[in-house]
Amino acid sequence: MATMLDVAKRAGVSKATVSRVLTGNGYVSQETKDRVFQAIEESGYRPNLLARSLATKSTQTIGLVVTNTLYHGVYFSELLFHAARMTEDKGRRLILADGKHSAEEEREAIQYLLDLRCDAIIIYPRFLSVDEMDEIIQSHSQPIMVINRRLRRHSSHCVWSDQKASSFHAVSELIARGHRDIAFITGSLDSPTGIERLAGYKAALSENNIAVRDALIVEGKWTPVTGAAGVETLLARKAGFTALVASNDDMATGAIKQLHQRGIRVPEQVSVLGFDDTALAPYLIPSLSSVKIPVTEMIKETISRLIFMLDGGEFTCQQHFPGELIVRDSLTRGPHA
Amino acid sequence: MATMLDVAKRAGVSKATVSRVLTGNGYVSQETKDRVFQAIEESGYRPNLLARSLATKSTQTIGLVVTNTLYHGVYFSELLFHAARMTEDKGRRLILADGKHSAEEEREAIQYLLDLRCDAIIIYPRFLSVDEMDEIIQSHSQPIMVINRRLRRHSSHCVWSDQKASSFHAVSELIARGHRDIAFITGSLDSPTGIERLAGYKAALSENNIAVRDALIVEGKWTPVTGAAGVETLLARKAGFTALVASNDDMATGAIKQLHQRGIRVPEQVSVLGFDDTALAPYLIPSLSSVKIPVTEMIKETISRLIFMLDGGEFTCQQHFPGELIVRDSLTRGPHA
DNA sequence: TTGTAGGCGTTATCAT
DNA sequence: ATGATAACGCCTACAA
Repeated sequence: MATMLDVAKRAGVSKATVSRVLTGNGYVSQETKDRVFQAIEESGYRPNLLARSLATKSTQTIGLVVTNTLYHGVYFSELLFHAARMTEDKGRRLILADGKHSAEEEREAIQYLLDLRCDAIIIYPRFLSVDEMDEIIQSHSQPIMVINRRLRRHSSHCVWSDQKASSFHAVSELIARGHRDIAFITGSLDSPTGIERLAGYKAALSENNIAVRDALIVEGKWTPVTGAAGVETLLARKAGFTALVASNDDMATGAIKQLHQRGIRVPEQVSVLGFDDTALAPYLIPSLSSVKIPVTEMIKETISRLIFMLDGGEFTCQQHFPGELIVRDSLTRGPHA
Repeated sequence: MATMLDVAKRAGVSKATVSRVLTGNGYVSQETKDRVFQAIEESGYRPNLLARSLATKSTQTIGLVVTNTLYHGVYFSELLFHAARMTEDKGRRLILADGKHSAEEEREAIQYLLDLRCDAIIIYPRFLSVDEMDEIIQSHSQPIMVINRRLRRHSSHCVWSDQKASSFHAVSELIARGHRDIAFITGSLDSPTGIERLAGYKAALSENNIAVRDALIVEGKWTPVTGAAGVETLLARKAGFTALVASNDDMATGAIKQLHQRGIRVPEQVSVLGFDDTALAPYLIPSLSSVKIPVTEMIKETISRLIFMLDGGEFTCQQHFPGELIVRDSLTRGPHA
């Protein structure tokens, strides 16, 4: 590939001059400018970003590591688009590395982006503990932000949605509509999100003096199949319920299908509520009600903070975003209404 | 950050020696090796990949640019996971850049990865023309592969799934089951995939001496809403149909919902077929039949070829993968069976 | 087995 | 307005 030296020779100037016209630093006559541009054109020269970054000690790059488990959801497209767009609006580039399916792989991805000397890092984790991430932030000079987790120590370096509060709010709504026997199909309980949504459910029941019954809780794995299986388990336990909350829309979808299969009508006999508001789910019959997480706002806040820090700013306040309860046909009044 | 020189000083050796123990090239006594490792440990040294790549003229990196429009689909998770995994198995790293929502942005993303000196590039395009990509491959020394397009000139530098053939096959199956009046909701017709699926539909009708009726074709935009709207349009035209093909599962989902809304039963009155086999769609009632594109095989073949080329190999043969027709409850026999 | 020195392609600080 | 030249952090002959 043509280098800056090639261009310089062809234009009959020194490397320094070429560098000047490229970076815009320093004076250079219009005439030589033209010659340089022509030489660039002719030689097909392209700057070597590695060399440039090495010299300037800055890559103008933000690294993003996202757990592979997120790509299934609706959120990823939005997240990545806005992240890339905002980063570029600020004159930088977004680089993405896959967090794959384990803590070790998430760790490696972060380390790689760090070794690549990204100016800043965003982590959308699945397996890494908050303590480890606090540790990572502590031990690196680059600005690092975490999405979807609430950090203990670096509370201004994370943006999260309060899953427990959202779940609490949604279940409270069911109770307000007269439901007392509310079943819950959890997500994987090794996932903080899964744990929090369950906690919100329990809290809402307690708050309303309704006993938490283990027979009404069944563990799923986020997939439609496990949602359907969850319904089977609940029915086998013969613990009657008039409402069913699934920890995400995929499981809610599987659950609805299985209810139909068993001749149980939604929402006439059972109201159903999911999480995440996936595009497809509302097209089920009946349209699924859901709690939507505001990813767009979250990622925008994240990038803003990062850019601010890169410019030398300091954040002290923390920020989180509430989930939005979207009520559709799948919710009706319960027997105690 | 600690540099190699810091480590060298601390260990009481030269930079060269540190480099030797890090790269594994050249002999180093066990004793100094230990000292170096200890110095690395103590200083928290991390190699600067920019400097290393600049010196070795190789980044050990494969760049992937994916159109943002793909993230909605089921395919992305699979694609990225296998791409990252295979790349790492071969001792390299995958870097992803967003192609966003236009040809210009796809172009920029590619150029960026090239400027970053990725050893090879994979393009999963949406807006770039095949001619332009042929051009790009032509004018760069790095191996470049294109997924999901059939290139004209560099036919061995692409891996595609024959959308037209898959569509042809699927529609033929409907005809074989006795359907004659088959409606089609297209995807965006500025998308090659959308165009080809429509072409396959028309070809299958012609092949079976069934007239192509414009009244049975309506254009959608890939979303559930447009699928539902498509059904409305078809019903308004009063062109009766016993089968409906939608160019993807999202539209099929919307279509089924709308059919139900209008009191038309699926599959008793209308058989429905989609494309892409999304995880959620089969959980609709009735379970949606679909044509599944074998992305995993496609990306694996792509990476294989790239690695092979990086090792100096040359490919001459082209390769494509057939879509797989998955028949579920939404398909029944038609009136002419 | 280890050290010296030159080079990778830039930027940036001096002079001129 | 332009040209040397020294970094940037690493690798790699070539010497010793």
